[in-house]
Amino acid sequence: MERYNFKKVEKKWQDFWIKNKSFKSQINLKLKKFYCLEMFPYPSGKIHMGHVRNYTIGDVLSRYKSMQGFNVLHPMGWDSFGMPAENAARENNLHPKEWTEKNISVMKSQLKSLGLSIDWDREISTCNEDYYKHQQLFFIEMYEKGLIYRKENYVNWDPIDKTVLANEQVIDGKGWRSGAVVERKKLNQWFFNISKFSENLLESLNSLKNWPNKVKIMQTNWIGKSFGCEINFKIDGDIPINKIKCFTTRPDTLFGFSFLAVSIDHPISKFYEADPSFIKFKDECSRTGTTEESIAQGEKIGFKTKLLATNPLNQNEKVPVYFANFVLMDYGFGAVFGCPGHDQRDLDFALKYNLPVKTVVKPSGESDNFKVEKEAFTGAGVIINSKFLNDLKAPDQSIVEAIKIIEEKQIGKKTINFRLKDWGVSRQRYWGCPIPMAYDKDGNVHPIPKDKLPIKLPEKINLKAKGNPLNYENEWRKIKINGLECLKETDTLDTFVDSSWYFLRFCSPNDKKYGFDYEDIKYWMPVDQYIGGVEHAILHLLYSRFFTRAIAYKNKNFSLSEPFESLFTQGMVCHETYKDKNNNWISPEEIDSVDGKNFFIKNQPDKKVVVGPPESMSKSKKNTIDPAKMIENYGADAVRLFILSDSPPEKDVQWSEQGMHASFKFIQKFWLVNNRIKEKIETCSNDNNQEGDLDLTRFTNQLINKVNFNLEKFNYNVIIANMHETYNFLNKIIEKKFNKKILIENYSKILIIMSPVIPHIINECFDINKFKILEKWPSVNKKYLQEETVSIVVQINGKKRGIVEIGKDIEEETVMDLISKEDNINKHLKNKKIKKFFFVKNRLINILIND
RNA sequence: GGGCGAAUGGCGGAACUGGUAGACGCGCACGACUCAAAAUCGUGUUUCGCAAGAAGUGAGAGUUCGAUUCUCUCUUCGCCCA
Repeated sequence: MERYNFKKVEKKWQDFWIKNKSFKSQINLKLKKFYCLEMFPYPSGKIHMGHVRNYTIGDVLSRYKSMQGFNVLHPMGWDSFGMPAENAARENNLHPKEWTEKNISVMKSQLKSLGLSIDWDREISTCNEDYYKHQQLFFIEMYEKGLIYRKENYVNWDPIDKTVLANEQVIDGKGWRSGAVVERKKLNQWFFNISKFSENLLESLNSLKNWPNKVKIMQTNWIGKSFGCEINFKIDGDIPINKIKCFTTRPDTLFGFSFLAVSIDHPISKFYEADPSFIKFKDECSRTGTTEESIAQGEKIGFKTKLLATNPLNQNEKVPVYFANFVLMDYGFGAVFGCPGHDQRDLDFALKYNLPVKTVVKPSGESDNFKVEKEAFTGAGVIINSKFLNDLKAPDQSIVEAIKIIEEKQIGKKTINFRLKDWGVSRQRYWGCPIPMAYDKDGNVHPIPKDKLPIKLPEKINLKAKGNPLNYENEWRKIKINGLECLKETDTLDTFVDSSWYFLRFCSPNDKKYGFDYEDIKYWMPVDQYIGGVEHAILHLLYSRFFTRAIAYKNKNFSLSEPFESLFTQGMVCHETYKDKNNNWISPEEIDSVDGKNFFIKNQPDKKVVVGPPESMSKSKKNTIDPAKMIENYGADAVRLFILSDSPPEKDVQWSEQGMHASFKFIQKFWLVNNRIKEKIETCSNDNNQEGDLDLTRFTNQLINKVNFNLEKFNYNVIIANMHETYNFLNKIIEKKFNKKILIENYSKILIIMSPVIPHIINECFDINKFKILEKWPSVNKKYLQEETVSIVVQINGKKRGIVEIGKDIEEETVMDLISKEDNINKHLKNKKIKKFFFVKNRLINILIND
């Protein structure tokens, strides 16, 4: 018997699928569609295990759905604009385009070697002119619809990448890609008016029934709707300002007012620009960081003005006005009223500057003498020391009442505030989609006329230039619009724009006129199942939801608002980490072990290696495993099997060489059992009622039932367990005699059940057994799901005392009769009085007795 | 600090609407084959106990005839936001 030759077989079927265009998708109005999409990769060089996991999950689903009779769309493309290409180009003197195309060709062949059921005819690449030209047209259309504007703004400036980052791209005060500490800088930027849809983006989350709750909560927090009111505070002092507007979510604590704090970027700051101590203060603020997080954690500092603000509910009370580092111009109106008793930040500030702390909310049950001292009371309670607001329940009742009074007195009004800000999309980079805008010599903005699109990136470029290389392309920049000499915008679009509509492009990848065809969208959209990493829970998903709305806005042909019907977020692939005694990371390939417990550097047994906890695979920790090598050593089926086997897909999985090996062994073992079955089929008879027939039929139907359930619930690790059970079962039962037809029928169903996970070997099994390739997913014959006898658990006082095999559906009296004859149960019942018993048909009986 | 989630053998993990806890895999042990090893195959493997039996799903309480599953409190860990 020949060992299973995965190299030969996998190549054979991959070629077969390509030659037959097995995964080609076309609109067929008679068939229900299923659009399965995995987040497309950035072509960084070669695929990593995260891709293997992501795409294997999607592939299992796609193959299952198409066998179920759905018309499946399962495309793949490349998120191919972005900075690494530019950096690599600078280092290797290779044009970003060449670098990108080279990577794509490597990664494409690697994906093909995994045997994915992808319709490669729909392949797209965002850096391709055929893609981004449509994006430019969308940009112009959105500009015309008023969804895009330009403004000067403070931006998060990444000093390493020399580009602007969106708030979402600043993580822990650092650039999400470069890791550099982000600076503040004022720049003219293009913005997408995403905040116009804040309410709708938030509200519609409710309709996304098949999204993980976690992701919806993250988006909800990100959009950050808060309900409160704006209040005008009367100001007296040495500058020509008579009021400052604040936003607050706690107007009910207004009697606890003890200072007013404004952002250093607040319009009134212009009156202090000449003041050296204010300049000094501003410097100090920029050093402490400007992100919400660094402000929350860092020291609260203030700059006292000579201004006094009047409490609108108590005209006699006047409090000082400060510039403070913890107030952001972006939020509300860049001014907050300080209530130290009930806000920890305000309390820290008040204690530092010796400002009064007034307690206006007490925990319910406390006396009216309750006083806030070192810790602000922010919980629910009852209002005190607040005249007409006293005794109201805080915060629900008191806020509503406070707003009512504030509106009556005309000192402010109810307001809804969102944390979500407009999306700045300008990037000072070469390798991105050019923004189709131009400026005349007076600086007026002119959209590029549609007939002059696309604006192509210049091919020859000096990437060694500082800042944006496009700034130096004087010839390229020139354009004539309506007879006016103009210069093109040199900023390019954030690459998150590219990925905000690629799922639409996959529906019409070859449409020359427009980004998509409405008929295609109508059939294929929305994506039925979107699969990707949870790290995109906010950025990419929110942008895509916005972009879809932006296209639908003022567009009667396009009614879609939610692009992704169901979302599945898979966990990361982890691996143990290794370090030598000098704390240098060591890759798994460099180490060796004799006993599997103690590790040392290969061929150097004296150099011990310390094993660290499993962490997500990353180049910096050197704990990556190269999928290409695994496919080379074990075959695609084994790799697919392993990546699914050890953990549920939504959780992190730990890569283990032993587990990989076990999956490889499974493939080999399955091949052997298949050959035994093949011989059996050749020799078995056509007589009915052979000894193995019923067991096999039952097993098959139960298997289909289990796998259906586990597929629908994404319990893919359990499916692998089911496949192992199947092997164990087949390996035992094959000794028995079968009716030929029954054996073929059941075994081919079993093969189909296994085919989504390990398609190559299963196709080969079909082939060598000369089975007609069944493309239909088998259905369950419920008749075979239940055995004729069932095991009934007998509990006495809730403790398991025995199991009896009895006929199905037997009623309680008969069961009592039967079990009273069982010795081991009888002995517990002897001389005891039965008080009561509980009977669950076909499951259990619990007898309560007196002790 | 807030939100969300998790905690089950030596390890990864199963367990339908509350009804036999530990499926399946790894590891380990023993056995077969072999001069030997690897590979392969077979048997066993929650803990304590020779056994009968007892205990057992992070800790503690509660609901229930019955809780890994539901409720409350706590501990630890993870993720997200601050």
